[in-house]
Amino acid sequence: MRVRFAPSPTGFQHIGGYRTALFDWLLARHARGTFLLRIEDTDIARTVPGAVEAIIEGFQWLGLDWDEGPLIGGPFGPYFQTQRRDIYRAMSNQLITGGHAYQCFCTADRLKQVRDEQQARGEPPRYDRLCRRINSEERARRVADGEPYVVRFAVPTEGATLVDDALRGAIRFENANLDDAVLLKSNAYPTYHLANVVDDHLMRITHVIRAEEWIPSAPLHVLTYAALDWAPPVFVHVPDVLGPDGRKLSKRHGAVPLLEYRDRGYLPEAVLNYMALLGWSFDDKADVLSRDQLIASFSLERVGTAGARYDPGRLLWFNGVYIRQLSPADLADRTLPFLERPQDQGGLPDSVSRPLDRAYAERVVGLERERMKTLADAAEMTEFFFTEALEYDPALLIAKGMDRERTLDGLRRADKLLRASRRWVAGNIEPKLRELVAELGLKPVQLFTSLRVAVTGRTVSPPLFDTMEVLGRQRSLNRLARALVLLAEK
RNA sequence: GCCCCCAUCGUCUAGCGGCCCAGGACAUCACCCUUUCAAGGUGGAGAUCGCGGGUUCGAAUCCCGCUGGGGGUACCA
Repeated sequence: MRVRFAPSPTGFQHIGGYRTALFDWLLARHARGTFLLRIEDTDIARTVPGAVEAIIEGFQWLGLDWDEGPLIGGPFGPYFQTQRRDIYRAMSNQLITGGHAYQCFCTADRLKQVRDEQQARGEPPRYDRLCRRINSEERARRVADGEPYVVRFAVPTEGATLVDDALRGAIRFENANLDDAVLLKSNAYPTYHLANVVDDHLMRITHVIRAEEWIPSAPLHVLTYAALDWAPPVFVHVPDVLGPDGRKLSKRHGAVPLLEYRDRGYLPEAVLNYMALLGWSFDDKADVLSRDQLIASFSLERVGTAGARYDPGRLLWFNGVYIRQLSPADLADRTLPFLERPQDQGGLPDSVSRPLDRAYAERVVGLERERMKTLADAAEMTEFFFTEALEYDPALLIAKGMDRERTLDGLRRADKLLRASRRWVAGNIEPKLRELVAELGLKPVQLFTSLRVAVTGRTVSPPLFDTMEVLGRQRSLNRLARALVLLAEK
């Protein structure tokens, strides 16, 4: 089995594009076949510099490796269509010779005019085949004269073409409804229709997996394979990924470049897992599936036919799941860059000196692991572990059902007790403070809230005693002392 | 307009004629756990399986029509 993903470098790829690529990859890996990448860069006007690099970076980030293609080459290269122009030209000539294609000299202006007239008459806009009727002498003369032309496919005018789709069965198209599509542009670059068919055949592709938007042009491709006397591959038109509005995900309807998920602190394994479930399912119970499980269980039979809406909330949930599965060391490795980036890019305050202490950061991040939804959350959540001064409203020190005097008393007693404590670990601090709570006749929350605010400057934090342990004796006691001052002044 | 695809809780989906007055997950609500927030646990609400006809002893599952949504209709892919 040989499968390919063939992106066009005309912009960034979003979740939808990579989801289709993922299906390609999973199918190939499941079957221990070959997965290759081919760059369809034939639209030179729309080609965006850097787009190829970005696409490749996305594959690398997701961990989708390819066996042939950019960077590594392969036995059926080149894998950039702009480097295969001689091949397309030869095939185009072969089609012309065989009577399956013809030169068309119509100008863009005339084409537009024809279309406008057809539309005015309520007819489907299609090429009127004027040049298909030109006799061979005139055609040869005009070509020899250097008149610009495109090459069009001469679609049969009668009968029907069947597209056999692996997911949907046979789809029937009346040939009378088909258009004489352009195969070779006047600049001698091929269109998708020619290049795709030629390359898929030459590269021995067995399964063409592409988005359902290609169904309407599939009969043309089937016809082209036949005209070249080639056996067509298995066609698999997978459902689209839809935006929140129910329309096909697109750049201008909120779609985001895949790599932006990386920059927003998403884990590639989470994105991968989420994408796999967009149009494919395993069974009625499992959703958290590792890369290996995905490969082992993927099959075309379980790919659906209906478009799947992109749900950011579900992706976020997956991300949390995968973050919680990380070891503290691994999580720290991945989170450090997010913490260390500049403050205006979402990192810790610039007053915190970089690089961070690796061991300390690992302990901090370990405490926040089950609260983090993205790696980017870490900076805001852990800030108080890294800064010196805490800014907070002293009123927060007074817990519900408490007053200033009792809070002051509780914190003073805690302070005294903590200063006397020898081993600064949660397991030692906690029982002492709990004894104090009982002695004062308070509820745990009444004292601990005050301590939490004193030590972290906020009402929400990881478990208090672990937090104090990581923060360390000195820093914790300093902050407690400062809280006592603030409260006394209040 | 014409051609094509699709249709189960808000969302992703299970279901391929009887096990389904429809199961799971996300989101949501409540409760439990609990030093806060999470995480976790339990439970609830949420889909007359888009609608109408058939076929069948029996249909979410098969067929037809309708409606709705989407895609295509470029010398873009």
